[in-house]
Amino acid sequence: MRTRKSAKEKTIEEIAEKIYTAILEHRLAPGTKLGEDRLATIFGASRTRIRDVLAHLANERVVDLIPQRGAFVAKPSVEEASDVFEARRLIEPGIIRRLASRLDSKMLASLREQQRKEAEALRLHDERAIVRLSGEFHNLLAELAGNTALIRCMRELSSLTCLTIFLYDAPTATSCRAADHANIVAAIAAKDSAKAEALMLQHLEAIEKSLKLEGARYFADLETIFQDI
Amino acid sequence: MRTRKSAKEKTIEEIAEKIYTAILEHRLAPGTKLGEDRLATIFGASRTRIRDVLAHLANERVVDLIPQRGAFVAKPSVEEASDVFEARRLIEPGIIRRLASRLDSKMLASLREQQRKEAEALRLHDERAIVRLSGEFHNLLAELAGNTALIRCMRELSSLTCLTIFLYDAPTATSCRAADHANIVAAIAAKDSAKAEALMLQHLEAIEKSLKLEGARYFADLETIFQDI
DNA sequence: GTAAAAATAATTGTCGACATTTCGCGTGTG
DNA sequence: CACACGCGAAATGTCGACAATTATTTTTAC
Repeated sequence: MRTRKSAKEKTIEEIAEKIYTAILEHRLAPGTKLGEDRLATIFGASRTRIRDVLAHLANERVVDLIPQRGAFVAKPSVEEASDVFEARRLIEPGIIRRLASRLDSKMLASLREQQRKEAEALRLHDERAIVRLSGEFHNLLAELAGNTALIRCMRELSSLTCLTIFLYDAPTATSCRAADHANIVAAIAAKDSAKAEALMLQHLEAIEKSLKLEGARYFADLETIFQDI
Repeated sequence: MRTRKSAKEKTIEEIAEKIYTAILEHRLAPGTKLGEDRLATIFGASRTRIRDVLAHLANERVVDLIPQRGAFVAKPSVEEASDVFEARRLIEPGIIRRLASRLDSKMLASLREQQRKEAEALRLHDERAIVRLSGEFHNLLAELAGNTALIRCMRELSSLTCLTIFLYDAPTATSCRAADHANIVAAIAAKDSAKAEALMLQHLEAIEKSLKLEGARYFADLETIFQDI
């Protein structure tokens, strides 16, 4: 009964977290306008607070903040999407290498727990949770690896990946990824860093190739296309 | 005569840029308190704007924003410092690879111009500009490489490196880096990506090794040390 | 004389209101 | 009938003031 009250949440971080997960679960579609007054009444907060929240989300790149226009759910372009994947191919093998070298039983338990959640979401066919948890898996790897700089990078990259999947992905691709995560965890648990890194690269390439980046371009960049003609 | 007026700057980005370079040039030492009222009167702006500026700088990790306490110039810990270097060793070779594969004459001209600035600062023994420009060099590589995600990562990493150098570096180490940059540019210009990547790794390792991470710990964490005793 | 405690001063967090800009709609004109 | 101009409404940017918390100083007790 406590958490049922959708309004009257207090902390800035609570509000930010709610909008954040709403975006990552595709309850808020990319491009959606996030009006300040509207959010203020919804969360029972003042516009000042909402403004802080939106600024925070903008810095995590899940919303675009356009001057004199307002805040919109981020809508990564095709170029940004492939940039994100390229960055992930650089960073994530390094994260895995670091994690494998300092893995302990506590970390392994975290990974198992994460896998349990993913399996549960998959069992329930909860598409929204599946994609969100899939991103959280990669964040968890970074957090367990323990490099603060890489943690921040990964958080941003996985958020953008999440948005990209909703924008450009064929819905069939979501299901085939669960096994990938399990294989990666197995290789990490076996301290076989090389194998885990290779699996991660395959995983990332598989996701990127499953995206329909060409066809979607027509709709996404419509205005910029005609800008040049 | 226009830019001489130190007060009455208008835009948020202008103010942020000024504080940003002041921090990167070590005019503001790590740990310095950045009071809102004070900055507001200095820049002739309202506290609301200064608040936005500080939030922006906090998201670039050059200031720490402590609740109910205010803003302070960031003071990277030893762990954060080595995390930053580890992240750079992952990312920067990738940036170079990408840059080398799409280098054109315009990009090369940018690199030459940057080298000219660095040489000039070195000639004038402008220590502050040397370190700042040294960081900008790495940012420029990322920008020319063109990956938006990596550009943001690099900007944060180079800022933190800049602060780390001021906190932990022996002053002798600043001079030996100019040649490193020239060699890297030469290898990139020759499209020898492998050599440029290797030089970059050596460069990063040389910087990290020149840091006095152990001794400095005594002074940096003095209060936290006695907290436990 | 020292140390704890209370009062004071200063700083940050929050709010509501005003100013400015943008967007939607209606009207007018060619 | 189509297009453009202009007006009105709504949203964002900015400010000053009040509330709440923290830091400092003074007072008081031992």
